[in-house]
Amino acid sequence: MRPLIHPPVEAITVEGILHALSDPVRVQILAGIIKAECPQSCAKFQMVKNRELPKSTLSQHFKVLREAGLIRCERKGVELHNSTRYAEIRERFGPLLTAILDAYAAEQR
Amino acid sequence: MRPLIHPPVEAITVEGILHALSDPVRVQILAGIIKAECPQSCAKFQMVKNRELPKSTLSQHFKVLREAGLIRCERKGVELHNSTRYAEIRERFGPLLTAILDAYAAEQR
DNA sequence: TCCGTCGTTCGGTATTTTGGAACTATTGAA
DNA sequence: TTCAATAGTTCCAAAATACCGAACGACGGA
Repeated sequence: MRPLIHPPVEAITVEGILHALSDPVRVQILAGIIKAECPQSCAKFQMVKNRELPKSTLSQHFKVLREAGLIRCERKGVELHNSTRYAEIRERFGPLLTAILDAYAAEQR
Repeated sequence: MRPLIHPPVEAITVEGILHALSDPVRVQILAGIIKAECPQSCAKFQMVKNRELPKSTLSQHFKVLREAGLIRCERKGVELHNSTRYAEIRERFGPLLTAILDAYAAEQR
């Protein structure tokens, strides 16, 4: 199993972020990770929008989020611990991520 | 030729906006339309990033922007006049669009 | 009416996404 | 030390999406 790829902050792109967050499943995953106060396993998000996601699809979604620089993943025993890179992204891109998440949240209602 | 589709503001989605703007060509087109003080024809954007875009591709990009609710297109004689829906979107989604465009602009440097 | 221009649509190819099945890494228990 | 269970990844084929050349449609001007 090849090691997980995390881009350095300087390599994170707006294009990558927008692409990653143009999928509602990934938005929901990211929002869940941000809301939680401790790192979350992937399996926590198998059920999204009343639908069971196949494991391979879920794994792909995490890969996209990871390679866009939105989350950080560390092996902890048998599972992965996913945490947000919110702070780094805010430092580099200002209010971008906040605006996106707020807009999605506002849309829900 | 079927009529051009413009979603009503209420039908505009964050997902659609992010998808449309996750392509740098479309971002450049939108930025150009916003910057100009009068409506722009599609042909104005045939040259993007030192590259000649095929007409059919350009047309697709405009369609995506239009159906995401980001621009409005009106026939004016033989050409289309494209203008931004910035104001409507800000009304509905707050700083989202501004944050995206700013982030792209900041990334350029 | 004919021509030139601007843009759309069609259809084939290329790229991306999806998801089932097989696989890997790690833990805990026998 | 082996075995089974769990969490994720990888492989690969099928479905969906993007790309772009060529044909087409709509309009204005000569």
